[in-house]
Amino acid sequence: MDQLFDILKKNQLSITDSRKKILELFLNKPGALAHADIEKNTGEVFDRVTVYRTLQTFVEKGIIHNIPTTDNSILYALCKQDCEAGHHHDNHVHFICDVCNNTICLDDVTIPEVKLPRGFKPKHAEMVVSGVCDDCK
Amino acid sequence: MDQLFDILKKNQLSITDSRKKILELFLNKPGALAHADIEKNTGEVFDRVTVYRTLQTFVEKGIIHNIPTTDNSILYALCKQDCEAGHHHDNHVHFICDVCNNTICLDDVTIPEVKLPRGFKPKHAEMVVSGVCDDCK
DNA sequence: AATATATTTGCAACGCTATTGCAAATAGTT
DNA sequence: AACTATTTGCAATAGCGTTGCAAATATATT
Repeated sequence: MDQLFDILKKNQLSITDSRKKILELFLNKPGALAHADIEKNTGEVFDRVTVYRTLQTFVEKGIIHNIPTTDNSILYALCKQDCEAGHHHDNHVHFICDVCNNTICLDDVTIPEVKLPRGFKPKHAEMVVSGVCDDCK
Repeated sequence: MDQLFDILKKNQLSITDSRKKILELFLNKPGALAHADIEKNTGEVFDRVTVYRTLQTFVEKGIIHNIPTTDNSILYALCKQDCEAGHHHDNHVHFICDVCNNTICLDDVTIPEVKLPRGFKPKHAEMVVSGVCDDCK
């Protein structure tokens, strides 16, 4: 279980209870976590503010990335590929299950290139597919 | 300019000042509008609540759809293809310009199909590409 | 055109989410 | 063990979005 320490050390973050606990949540769940999920699992131990700040530093360091949503909530997921600080390259498709409402990172499904109209220069792409996941069907 | 009336009539919505004004905003701007944008252009005329409710009914009726974002804001854009109430088929790519920060519907760029892992059944897909748009380069 | 009915609007209040400053607590360093 | 830097928790604050209800407006009816 030093994967946890490794990740924090590698990113020059001091080892604190909240960071350990929150990072553990991500390591144990393959899918994405909504902010509410995280708070539900830590809210009685840590302050809300701490959760916000921890997630913020994780994103800045490139440990987690956030997933675009249509409702105005924020989803976070572990960056499987090594992301540098500030430079995420999470070019995989995200899947939201309409039944269980979980969001899953399809790490093996790469976002396809698309031909854009003349003059448009792409830099980054996000793709979210919704439907029914493997567990629910 | 009865396109405006047509749209409202077709969706069995009564013609009111706020609906006319907000729908006009969408018709005049090809790209997407953030909630903040809309409120900025109407805030002094209509109440905040009215803006929320108007957008809500427009989405329900299938006049506009919302675009997923990574920050927790909501972007709305006109449905170019005819969408039925509740059933949006806005299967085109959205482009967010990093420079001017506008979001543009690339109506001619269709979201490509992707091969999902065994067991996953796709129903809907969203794709957002960011970079530099035609006007800014 | 005037009235009646249904819908929509604005106001006020509320709840929830997210952020900030600062002092206390904790982690890493010597 | 003591020092320094970082992190945490508390309190306060700001912003976003929603709800109930009465007033205003739109459509339907006569």
